[in-house]
Amino acid sequence: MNAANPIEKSETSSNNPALLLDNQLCFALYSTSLAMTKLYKPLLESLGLTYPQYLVMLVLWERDGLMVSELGERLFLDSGTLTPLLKRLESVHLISRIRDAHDERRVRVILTSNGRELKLKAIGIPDCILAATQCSMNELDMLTQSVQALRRSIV
Amino acid sequence: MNAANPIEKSETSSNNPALLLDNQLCFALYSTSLAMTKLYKPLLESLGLTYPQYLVMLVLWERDGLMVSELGERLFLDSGTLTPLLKRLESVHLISRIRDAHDERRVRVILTSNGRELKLKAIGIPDCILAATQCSMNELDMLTQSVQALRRSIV
DNA sequence: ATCAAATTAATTGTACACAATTTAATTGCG
DNA sequence: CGCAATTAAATTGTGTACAATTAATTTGAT
Repeated sequence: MNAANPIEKSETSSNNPALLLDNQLCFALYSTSLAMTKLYKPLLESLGLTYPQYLVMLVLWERDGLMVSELGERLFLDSGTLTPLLKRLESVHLISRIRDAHDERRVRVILTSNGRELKLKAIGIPDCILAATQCSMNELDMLTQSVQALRRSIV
Repeated sequence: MNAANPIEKSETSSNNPALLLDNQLCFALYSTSLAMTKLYKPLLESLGLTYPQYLVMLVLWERDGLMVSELGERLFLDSGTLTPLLKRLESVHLISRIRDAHDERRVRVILTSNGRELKLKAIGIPDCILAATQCSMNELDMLTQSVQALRRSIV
């Protein structure tokens, strides 16, 4: 290749480093997120929850009685994802969906007593996940902060 | 609450910090991965690709002619995900799927000339994404390394 | 008071993810 | 050689994601 003409070898035939899979932050996030979800799977199976359902329960355990839209803002999900998911949680009696009397457009999501009690079974999960990662709590907390900062810079 | 009896306030009624949504690394990864994918969406639409399809193309642009199983190892995806995705890429003439003559169980995935040429249109994407994040390339590279290290520790 | 604009969920249609199963082909052991 | 075990991809069924649309309700400007 001629150093005087760096364009001679086109970007197509070269392996542009920016297009290499292992240099892609998005793929790192994507594949690691899926891998983490698989770590949760056996733990959540004993609660009868999928991972997105678990996220909804986490939000409701923090603050019960949110509207679907508030749940969506918290989880960055829309009604197209949440409506069927919430119907499944309702069908297994973990939540109730109640149309608001003052504004019939809105639906309030309430934990049933089953739903509240399920939190007891979830308490051990974070420690199991921490152990499975073989990382220190501090390492994981730092990474959580960095990833959240990235999210804030793009949403 | 009685300091002599720290069990009095149960973990259920308290907000166990480990169960708070914003302390969950997995949720940070999950929500940030989805947010990043939405960043790519308008860019990829002009190439006629979804994000997972783009990942397959990145792998093939690095090394053409991989088997479905090799693509799956690279992307951490199985044939249940890849087979229909590859059929869609084949239907728009970006790849060919060719059953291996020496081992009829295997299917080799080959870029068409269209598929090879599409790389030209993808070259600008990484810079667009970098600009959208408002982060330095170095910051993002460090984060990529950390997230990959986490993935390696759990898969 | 009225009605257009806005808001909230639900619905529709497409495309993943992935566990579990099936089908087809290949390997390797006795 | 013969056939059980293994391997590779495809298939099936469930559950997300999400854009786009729809339906129902509420708001707000006149």
